Amino acid sequence: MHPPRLFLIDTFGFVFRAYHARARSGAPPMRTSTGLPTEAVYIFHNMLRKLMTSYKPEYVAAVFESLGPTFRSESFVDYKANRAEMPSDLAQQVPYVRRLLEALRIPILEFAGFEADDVIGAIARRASADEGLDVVIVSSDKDLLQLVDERTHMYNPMKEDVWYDPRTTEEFMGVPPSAVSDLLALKGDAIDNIPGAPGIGDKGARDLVARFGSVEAAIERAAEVERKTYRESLQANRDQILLSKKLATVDTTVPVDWCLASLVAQEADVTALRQMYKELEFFSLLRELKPVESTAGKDYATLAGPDEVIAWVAKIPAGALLAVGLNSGIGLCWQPGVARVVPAGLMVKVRGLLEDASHRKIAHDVKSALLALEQHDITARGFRDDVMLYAFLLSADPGGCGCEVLAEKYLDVKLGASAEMRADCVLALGTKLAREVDERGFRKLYDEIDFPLIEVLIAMERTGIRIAPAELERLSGRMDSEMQRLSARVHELAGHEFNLNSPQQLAKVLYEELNLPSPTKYGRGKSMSTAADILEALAAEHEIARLVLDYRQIAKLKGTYVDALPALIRPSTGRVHTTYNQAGAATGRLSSSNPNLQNIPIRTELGREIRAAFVPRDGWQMLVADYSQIELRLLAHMSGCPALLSAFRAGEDIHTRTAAEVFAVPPLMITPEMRRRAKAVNFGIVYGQTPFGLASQLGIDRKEAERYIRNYFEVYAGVKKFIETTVAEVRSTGFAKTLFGRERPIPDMNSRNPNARSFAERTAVNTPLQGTAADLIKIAMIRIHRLLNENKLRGKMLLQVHDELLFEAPPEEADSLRNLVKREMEGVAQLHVPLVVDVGVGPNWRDAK
DNA sequence: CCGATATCGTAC
DNA sequence: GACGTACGATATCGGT
Repeated sequence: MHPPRLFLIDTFGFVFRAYHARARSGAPPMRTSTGLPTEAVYIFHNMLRKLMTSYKPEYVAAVFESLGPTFRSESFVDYKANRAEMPSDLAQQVPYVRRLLEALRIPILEFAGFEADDVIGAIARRASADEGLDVVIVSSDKDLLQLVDERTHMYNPMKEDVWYDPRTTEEFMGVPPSAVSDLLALKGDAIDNIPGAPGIGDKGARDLVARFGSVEAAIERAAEVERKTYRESLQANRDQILLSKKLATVDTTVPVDWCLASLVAQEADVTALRQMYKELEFFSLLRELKPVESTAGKDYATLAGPDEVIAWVAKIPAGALLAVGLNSGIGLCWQPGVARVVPAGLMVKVRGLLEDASHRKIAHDVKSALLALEQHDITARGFRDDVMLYAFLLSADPGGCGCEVLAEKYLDVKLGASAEMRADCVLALGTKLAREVDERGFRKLYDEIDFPLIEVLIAMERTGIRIAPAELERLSGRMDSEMQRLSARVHELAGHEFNLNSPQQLAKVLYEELNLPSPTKYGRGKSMSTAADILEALAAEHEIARLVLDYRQIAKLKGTYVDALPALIRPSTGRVHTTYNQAGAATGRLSSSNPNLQNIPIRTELGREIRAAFVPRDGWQMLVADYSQIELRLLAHMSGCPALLSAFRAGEDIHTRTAAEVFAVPPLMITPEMRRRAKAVNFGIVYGQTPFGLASQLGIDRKEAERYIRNYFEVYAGVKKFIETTVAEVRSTGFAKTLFGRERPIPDMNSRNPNARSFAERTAVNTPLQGTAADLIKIAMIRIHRLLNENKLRGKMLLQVHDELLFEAPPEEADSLRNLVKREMEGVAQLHVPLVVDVGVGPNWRDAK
């Protein structure tokens, strides 16, 4: 979507900072065995790696300081005079910084007589004006904020993850980018030895510049300044201030000679990198590099110019299966062992190929590939095979579906980071895994659920969801003051201050200083636990426990949601866009991240305030549809247990019904407390709960919990039978299966470790229920998505939360959408019990009733 | 600085 | 040891 980006790295700024950050920390300096200092190179390396992998710039350059005299040192002899000579253990590392950049194939820009700031300024301006690029200045130097504009941002990868655009710059500096040099001219800069105006400091400078707009204006209208010291300083130091401004102003017109083509980001030179890592004894980095042998005999290369790309694309046969590996740039491969990289800057040259649906394509994680290509304005078509989804069907192991793991597992290849190698591996994996999927009988699942779901998820991720940041900011302020109050009181009770966020420090206060009873009975390892259930029990003992619980709740909600969500609003849409992972949960559920929108609070009143900040677009409505008790209904269906079947067929409240059965009283006699306990039993059954677990959950003794469970299994004997046969079957096959045939390996069913075995057995029972529910809602999503399109409805599916779907719709569609969604979700499969879906409509997620 | 691990807590 | 599936925040520790 965005134009190509050029990252300009303020090299020495970082090298100095890396060096000093370490020196200040007091830790012993990092050296090789021969005594060569290496920490600055190491930290700089990590910074570069983070930068390149997380932002994948199309163009990049590392700008170096000129060593000779510059106009600043000539116009002001003291300029930078305060800056000490480079310490020798830093100077020793400079050649390695250079070599590191060469090995990473990051172009170096250096022009005799010009400082890095000016070079950065000049190139930034010309790159955005002449080449239409977005520019990102990578620096920790506040001076450079003066270069920020709509198309030029600044980013400091070593500090907080903040991007400076004109708005955030003004927030941070107190003045807009255009006035940054005025600010510096007044307050001076000790490091560069810019004198500034004596007597005017940070605050004064900011106020004066904000008031008058520039130092020139401030000097001219100095008479208006009320404060005597400021007024006199402005009047007495006119020339010095103007010189300071000149020194502090980046000269964006310096005549530097550069060409964009030479700044195209490229793959690292792995051989050179390996050599460097060896010399500098970066052993952990060395281990990350792929072994030399693995590329032997392979024909891998990077296509250098537009002509090479065009020529290579022209040679791809019509019927070929094309593997696409995205990294920085795009790797393409249609013959085993032969692969090419198209640099990000040349991506347009393969657009035609990628958008042509008649070329069948394959990728690892097609959804990410499609979304990544969309960022380059490419609407890719023709993807039919997804290696990640194939692998997940074959072995539902979220940790084992990454491209690297698969290459190792199925091809016995150590996969490096390069895009061409990825593409080659994807092609090889695709052929192999597609055949296995057919052989193991997973083709239908792939064709009818997992693959078609991709486009549904893409649509949802692209649409995003609107949140009301103002509401959250208001909430944040309230929470702040409440946290202040609570922590002050806790510290008072403790008799001293400590970090309330540290369980370790809190445990010391509770169990050693205040001598509260420590929860030894919860197991040896957890004797010092400060978990909520422990504190809950301690609340009767001491006031502090309740205060900590309250503090924790607020801190959690504030840190995880209230403050985090507004920061994740994508500026281009004004909405929050999650990423769904189809291979993220072993049962076949989806998972959601960045942000996770599947764990938005609902339990507490304060939590629901957060949910209320999820709102539809103006004038529209939120529509929420959730399956009622889907896992227990599936338990009824799969077990065939008559008592459970009849409970659901009668449309009764299942927890009340269970309470009546377990406690042997008529439904009308059931108290809320009895229902609560029955509910815990029902949930416990689905999770394979033990008497101990149920007891600690309900705060009752183990005997009583045992009685509940015994009663339950007497009434629901079919459920007991189901659990037993399921465990037996999984023990013999090694796989748990959903109704639709999705499998999850459960390897520990015969483990000699009783813990591992019990865990496996609980998983064996839970997975068919949770996994079938996941299959059902996925099918419903696919059908609803199609119907929304076919009927040309404007309403959009926004989120899936395991048994719930969230939509936004214009008011006139609300009724029809409500009916459509309910019909499709309830009718997704014919079971031995009805599937029931509750639908609500309202002005926000919380209030959709 | 970085990454792994531990602990805690949110959802279904 | 003791209830299944996730993601993420913060603290802490050790490595580079």
